[in-house]
Amino acid sequence: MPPGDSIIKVAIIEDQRVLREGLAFLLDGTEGFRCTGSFGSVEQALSRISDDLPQVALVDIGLPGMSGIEGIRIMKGRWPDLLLITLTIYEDDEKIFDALCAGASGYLLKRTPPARLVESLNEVVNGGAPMSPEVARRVITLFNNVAPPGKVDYRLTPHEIRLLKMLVEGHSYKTAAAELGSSINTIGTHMQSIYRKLQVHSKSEAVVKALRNRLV
Amino acid sequence: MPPGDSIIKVAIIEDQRVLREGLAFLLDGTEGFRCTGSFGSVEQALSRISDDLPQVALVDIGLPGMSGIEGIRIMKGRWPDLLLITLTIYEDDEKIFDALCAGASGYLLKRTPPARLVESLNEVVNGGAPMSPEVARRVITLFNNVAPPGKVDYRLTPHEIRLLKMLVEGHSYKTAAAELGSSINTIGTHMQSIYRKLQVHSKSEAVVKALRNRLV
DNA sequence: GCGTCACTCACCTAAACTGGTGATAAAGTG
DNA sequence: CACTTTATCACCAGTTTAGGTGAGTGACGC
Repeated sequence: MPPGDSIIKVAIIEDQRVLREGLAFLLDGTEGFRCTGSFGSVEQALSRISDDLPQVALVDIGLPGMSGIEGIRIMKGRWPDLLLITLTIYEDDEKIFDALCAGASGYLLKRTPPARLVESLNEVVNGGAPMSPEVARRVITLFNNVAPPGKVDYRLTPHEIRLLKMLVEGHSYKTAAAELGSSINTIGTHMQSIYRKLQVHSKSEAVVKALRNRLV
Repeated sequence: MPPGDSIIKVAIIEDQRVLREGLAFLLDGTEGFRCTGSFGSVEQALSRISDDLPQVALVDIGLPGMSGIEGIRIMKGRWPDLLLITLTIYEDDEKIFDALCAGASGYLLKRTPPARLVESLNEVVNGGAPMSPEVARRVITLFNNVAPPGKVDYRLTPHEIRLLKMLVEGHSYKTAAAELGSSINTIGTHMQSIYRKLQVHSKSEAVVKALRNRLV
């Protein structure tokens, strides 16, 4: 199954003994794979994984001591070629986002069947990025939210956009007026115009809409 | 193969006649699938796809006339439940990013083998997000790059986070107080606490910091 | 029993919001 | 051409909302 080169070496970082040993057993019993180490914590892994450095490490997130995400960040820094795959029960956006940002090359849920797990290990060493379907959908949804469909044109004047930017940067009416060289009352009028165009009714709402719609 | 419900209806938007007809032939010849239409351009698809609206559309990017990415944006806006999968030769970051932002639920390369293509269609209607391995890796790499997650812990209490969320949603002190069942004055004090922890001095600044640091 | 923390409230000041008015210049109309 | 319309920027006064300070209670840990 491994294309050309011999054997895929894999390490496991997982605190539940049963699962950890089960995974090691699975890998050692599968043609083309070998488990080079199984560790109950990131700390253990950091001190002993380099005894026989694998190509891939399966990393749980909810670990005692240092979290798997922190572990991924450290290991990716120390061994840049080591491929890290999270194997976890968490499927919320935040964990997924943090793990991928920390340097994970894949994100699998623990309910992944063994056959698919083995397939995923093959995939990752061949330049892929295995993700459980639910995770993949969430990753893509993150993108969908980044750019709301067909950005709307609120027809703000340049002056209004400049003022809006200043509000986002934390200015009050007073400081904005000083910087723009006009009176507080004038700022108020411009704000009214901005509120009307953005269909909001407060400075905070305007700021939220400006950030979410990339107006600034 | 389709779990529970009967048949997966698929449309094809692809300008090369051979590939378009080949795909239609493949789908109609596969148990559980039916091709509801095959179109040579986005313009054609827009005018006729709703004659028999499918669950999924396979969309090429490099089309004559309107690009597939623009088509995805329009179709996603017009039929939000329609699942759109790009089927293209392009595997550069920009195309991938734009397609996903436009509303694609999957991104496949044209060299995807037919069996995998059929599998992907199943995956997408079951809430997944099929991507060719190379594409998945690039998507994940995008995350790795936008990575400096300064991830500070501001130690906000759950109550404070809830209040902060309400501000982002546009609440005033008054409406927030009503919804949280406390007085305006109490809200004011909580805000002071939030300001101290976030090191800001106004509602708008707090909202900006909350959005930028993904606190909400 | 002492300190810390989360939550509560009242009071007063500062800032933001609303409605009304007007000047100017560019674009469209008889 | 003169006339209206529209868009932009400007100002004030009055009301509403937000911000700053001080103070109190109950829960938890040491």
